Amino acid sequence: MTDLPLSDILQKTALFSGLEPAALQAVQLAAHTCQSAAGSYFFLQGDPAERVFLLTRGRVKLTQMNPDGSQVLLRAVGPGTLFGAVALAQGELYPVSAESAEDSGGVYWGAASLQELVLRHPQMALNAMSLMAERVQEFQQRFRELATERVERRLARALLRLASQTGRKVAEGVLIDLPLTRQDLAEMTGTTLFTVSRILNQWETRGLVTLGRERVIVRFPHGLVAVAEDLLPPQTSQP
Amino acid sequence: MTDLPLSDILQKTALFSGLEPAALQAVQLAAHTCQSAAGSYFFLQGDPAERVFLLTRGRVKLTQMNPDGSQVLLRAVGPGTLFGAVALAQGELYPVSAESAEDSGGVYWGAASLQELVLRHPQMALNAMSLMAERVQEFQQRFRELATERVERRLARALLRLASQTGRKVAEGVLIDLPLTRQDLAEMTGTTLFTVSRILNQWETRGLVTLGRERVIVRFPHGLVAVAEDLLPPQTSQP
DNA sequence: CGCACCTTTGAGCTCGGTCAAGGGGCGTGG
DNA sequence: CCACGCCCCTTGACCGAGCTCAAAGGTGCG
Repeated sequence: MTDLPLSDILQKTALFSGLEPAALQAVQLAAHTCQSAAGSYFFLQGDPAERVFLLTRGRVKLTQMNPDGSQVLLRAVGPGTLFGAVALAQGELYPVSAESAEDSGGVYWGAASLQELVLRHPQMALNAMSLMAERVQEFQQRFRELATERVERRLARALLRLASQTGRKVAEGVLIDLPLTRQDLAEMTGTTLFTVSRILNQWETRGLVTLGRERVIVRFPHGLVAVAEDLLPPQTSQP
Repeated sequence: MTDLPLSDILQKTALFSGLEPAALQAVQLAAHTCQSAAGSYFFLQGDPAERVFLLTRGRVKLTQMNPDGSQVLLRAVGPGTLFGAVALAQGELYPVSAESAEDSGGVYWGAASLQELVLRHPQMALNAMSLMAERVQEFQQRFRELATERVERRLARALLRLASQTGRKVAEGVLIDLPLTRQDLAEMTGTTLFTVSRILNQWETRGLVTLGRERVIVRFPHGLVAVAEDLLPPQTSQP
């Protein structure tokens, strides 16, 4: 899936959909390729936002730090995903850090040249606005969830979202195909690794998931949906 | 502040900044005016997003409902603010409801005509992307706050944000110039009206704020900043 | 095979949610 | 102008979900 020619990848990217071939080619000409080994960063929170990235291979975690050192994991993305789009606005700093969860590759555009492309091909502007509108909605919704729902439900939702975004079908179910520690899951759902561990193990005994080191396999999504949606008494842990 | 001619208001709106006069005039020609009495809605969550609004008078609360009936207050906005911008993306439903907190007036554009204006005047596209990038950042940050900080700190931040956005200088300090119940504040910060009431009263005895029915006056912003930022032992309530 | 890091599990505690009761401001109608 | 009633707000008591801290397993890599 990484061996496709760049032009094919671009064509499938929401930001560039509906562009005429000449525009696509201009986009491609302005693109630079880049690599990032597992554990290293495409950019750091606070860096001037000068590039917009498109991931072509690997996995990237987008995290935001607190002044006090704790952090949250805002998104975990796979190939075909655009990130760092904040650089489309001028004069911003990256609000997050982009860390490779595995060896990754991507292409990027300089902010100025992408802005120029937007000015020249306004269809891209509409695409970009759709993308960002979607992003705003996602975070508004997650904000609401965090404000009003308990941990168990948020974790169920997070797993379902991950399974649908970066899931890979395996024998036992849907493997979340990126190395995710309990700590990472805690940072995505606004809780602690201890609570995540407890809930996951509870679910494992119920047959909903299979656990491993930095691995979760969702065996029975329907059960998670039941937890996420409503039914089902909040279910305290009792030995 | 509501008696300015529309053209002046448009000129000051971020979305239209940097447009040449002809473009501004086209924008103005496409605008429709509208009114909304206190307690009524510009639009409801789930309605097809067909209009983008610019508030010219009054106050509007943007809220999102849970399936279970509880809700969160995502933004409280005043004159000059654009809302419903999700309509710039095609085929979306409004993810929030927009309720007038007092008698309000605004102008709106149909989604299609605004999209057309964007296509014709790409500077607007860049402006729109800046706006939405800012919005994404705001919610990412609030998500992080909600995930990692305790209520007291979140409430302090919320008050400071409100004071700077919709604050009005009065004798005793900065009045948050919109009728906000304790419940509203709770919905903004992801807590309950009881906790908000307790914390505010604690602050009042410390001289940080002055309270009234649906009113908060910030007397000593610096003290709130101290609560919001770090220092200062978490301070449990003790009679 | 040893070290680093991830994970599990237990015990205790606390922040803040829940529920109940009552006080008080403000508009409305008599 | 007063009285009623609605809603907003306060305060107390209780308690429980989930955080904190500590101590051991596991697991994989060098």
